[in-house]
Formats: sequence, structure tokens, C-alpha cells
Amino acid sequence: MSLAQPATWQGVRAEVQRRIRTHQWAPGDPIPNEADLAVEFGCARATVNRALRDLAQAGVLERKRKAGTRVAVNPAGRAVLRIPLIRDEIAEAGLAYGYRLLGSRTACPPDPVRDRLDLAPGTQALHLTALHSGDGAPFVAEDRWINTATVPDASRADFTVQSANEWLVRAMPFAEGRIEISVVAAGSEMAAIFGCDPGAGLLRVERQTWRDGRQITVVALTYRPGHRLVSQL
Amino acid sequence: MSLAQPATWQGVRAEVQRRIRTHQWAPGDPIPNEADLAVEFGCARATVNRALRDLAQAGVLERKRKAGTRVAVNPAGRAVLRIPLIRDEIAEAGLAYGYRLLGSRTACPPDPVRDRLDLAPGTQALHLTALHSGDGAPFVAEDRWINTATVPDASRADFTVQSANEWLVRAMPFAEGRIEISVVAAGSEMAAIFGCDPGAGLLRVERQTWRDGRQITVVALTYRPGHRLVSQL
DNA sequence: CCGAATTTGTCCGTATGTATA
DNA sequence: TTATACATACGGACAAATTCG
Repeated sequence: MSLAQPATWQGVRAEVQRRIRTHQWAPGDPIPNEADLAVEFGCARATVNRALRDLAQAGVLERKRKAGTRVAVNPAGRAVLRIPLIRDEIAEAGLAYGYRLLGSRTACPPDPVRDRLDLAPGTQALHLTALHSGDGAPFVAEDRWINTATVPDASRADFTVQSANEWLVRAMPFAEGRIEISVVAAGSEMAAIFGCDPGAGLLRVERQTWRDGRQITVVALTYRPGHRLVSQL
Repeated sequence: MSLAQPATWQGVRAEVQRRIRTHQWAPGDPIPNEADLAVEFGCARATVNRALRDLAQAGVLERKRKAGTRVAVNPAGRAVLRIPLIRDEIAEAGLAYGYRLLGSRTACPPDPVRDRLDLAPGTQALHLTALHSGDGAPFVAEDRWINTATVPDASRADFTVQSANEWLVRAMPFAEGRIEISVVAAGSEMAAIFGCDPGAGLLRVERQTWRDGRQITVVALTYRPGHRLVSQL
């Protein structure tokens, strides 16, 4: 019964996956422990560990100390959405990138934004609006608030030449974030920018980023009509 | 200057990340090889390897044999979008799940679908339409095509009691996939289902899944107005 | 075009730590 | 409390890939 081949961790992973696919090990079932599998496969326990750890990270297995390893009940998929710089996103679409700063001022953000920037009432923040274009045509509109308490340098940066998008990834790398994708009806402003009917549905991506628990920025990106986000499972 | 602390791979990872954050190691720069770092940190090379591999998978580092390890030029973020069962998605919203099959028939799919199912012209496929509801109100409409050549059992399954969504994850686990997110204007049908104006923008998620290069299914999910997809960076 | 050197990738066997049933 | 199973560490070794002379 033993193929006895997989001396590599990828081989072990493939064999384990095969047993799950064929329901030899059914969802919810416990599988043998690392030591036993190492004996069966004729490899070191560390090799089995590497394979099982990989499958656990992929969501195929669930592991707990002492409880052992079991096949995940729902092969809960996760899709990975790439978040490139807007410049790269437009370049990947085969278009020439263009950028224009529309507005820059410090002001008191509206309550929902103030909450997400973790600011005290009455505190001001930096508000930027900008337009990113592809081959000269509007591609995505940016509406951003920056917490100047967390990123004081932002007050002195010149966002007419470099977009806040690019400035921030250099100034504050390794930020954590949260993304919300929704549909918004075009107001008169967006309708004018994108040349669509007011009320038309536009794809909106809102990102909130922070680092070490300190809020950095909140940005809403409104894409031109017909834009699609693509993700690999 | 050596903190000499990190005896664990997480410690090594933290220290490396700190050096990148502080631009001690700048984007594009090569960093010392594993052996040297192991000496500096006073740990085994395997421990350094574990840390650097983790950072590489996170997109922070780029590694190539012989060429060495360098700091990634663009901290290209990736967001992870959870893809739960629709049942779970609705349950997580705190709503009671409901399901109703609207239509089930075999037919020749339209060309775009036929392409993505990798079917020869004139070949038939299984076409399902269904409605998933939360607390009795329509939540998401499903329009699915199943390649019966790849999944012959689908012809005999009863999708009035179990949604194709749930049936497929059990029948064909570990499928690969591709997801596209876009906005679609509500037609008269969707407007009637969701009680919105015709032409209103609705969030649409299209998934294509396959396994071992064989196309399984193509599904378009149209969500009720106001729905938001949330993702962690 | 072809070796040689370098660097990462992975394996082994063992040992210890740690969460938990 | 104790035994179990996973998590991770070490050092040594070889393989594989790629750069470079």
C-alpha cells in the first residue's frame, strides 16, 4: 500500500492531499501523528512537519497541540488579492500612467473617517483628493485622509509630484490594513470625471491602514466604470 | 550593536523587519547570507532560513539561489479575501440562512461561459439559478454553469435541498480558482428580486474553478444592494 | 560554452519546549 | 498531574540553481 516514495516535503504534502481528495481521510477526521507518518513515509519527522504545516497554512488541515491534526471541515477557500501601487495597476493594464493632485488641505474629517483614524473630536487631518489616469483618461479617483499625528512628515511632503500612495509605502512600510469593496452610485462629480450617468454604479475600494496600532490613513478609491478586480484562489 | 537576542525564528524575523523599517537595509539592497546572519544572531542557519523564508512568502524579501536575498523593491501588498460557503457568509452576518433553487436545466452555455468551461461548441452543461436569503430577504443570487463532463455526478445530484455551492466543495475539494469582482447594473429580474431600481449598481463576484486543468464550474454571484466585501491585508 | 564557486533549499536525527486533553 | 502531539532549535550534510570567470 505504501508508495514509499515521498522523501521530500512536497512529496509528503502531495500524498497527504491525495488521501484527503480520495476521502481516505475524510473532512473532520484526525490523521496519524507526525512520528507515525514519518515512519510510514520513511523520512524525518521534520519533513512531515514541514508538509503538514504548509497544508495547515493553506487551510486544508487544522492542527492543535496534543489534539493532533485533522482534516479541515470546510475547505474554506481564501483568495489572494494583489494590491499593487496604482501606478503599477495602470501600467499592468497597458496604459500610460498619469497623476494629478486635485485638492490638498487640512481639515476636520467627518465622523466615520475620524473614527477610523482614531482621532479626538476637533482634531484636524490632511485631506487629499487626486486623480490617476491611464492613457490620459481618468482611471481611478482617490479621496484620502492622513493622520498627521502618526505621519508628521506628510505635512511637508509635496503630493503634486508624487502620489500619497507611493509616498506612504516608502514612508510607512509594513503597514497592516483592512479593505472593503463596495458599490457606490456616481454623484455629479464622479459622473463628470468618468463621463458616466449620475447614479451609475461604480466600484469602490476603501482601505484603512495602520502600524503598531497607530492609524495611518484612510483612502477611498473609486474606479472608472467597467473596472474589474481579479484575484487568484 | 548586536542585540544577540533572537534565538527563535520569530525573533530573527522581527530583527530583520526592524532593519528594513529603519532603512538600515533599504529596498533593493542585498542582505547578508544565511550563514553570516546565523553567526551574527548566534543561532543555527535553519533558524535564519525559517525567518527569511517567511518574510519572502510575505513579499518582504526576494530570494534567489546564488544571487542571495534582497529587500523587495515594492512592498507589494496582498490582501486575503476569505471565501466562505454562502451559508456561512450569511450566518456570519447574523442572519438565518435560506436557500431556494430557481431553475435547473441542461443547455448550451453562451460563448463566454463555454470558453471558460473549456467545452466544445454545441456541448451542453448544467445550468442552475438559485437564491440565497438572509432572514427571508434575498441576499445573493446565484447563476451557475457546471461542466458535467468533469463532474458527471452533478447530473444526479438534487440541488433543491443542497446548494451547488456546498455540494461542489465536498465533491470536488481543492479546486483552484479565479475570481473577478465587478459592478453590474440591475436588470428587471434582479431589480424585482432585490427590490431596487433597474439600473442600480450591484456587486457581482464571478468565480471560475478547475482542478488538474479540468474546468469544473463558472458561477456569477450578484449581491443585494449595499453588500460589502471585507478583506484583511 | 563550460566549469567553479556561491547561496539558498531541503533533509536528517536528535533534543527540548509547550499547550492541552 | 501527566502523557501526548505539535512547535521549534541545533548542527551537519548534500542537492539544486544560478552567477561568474
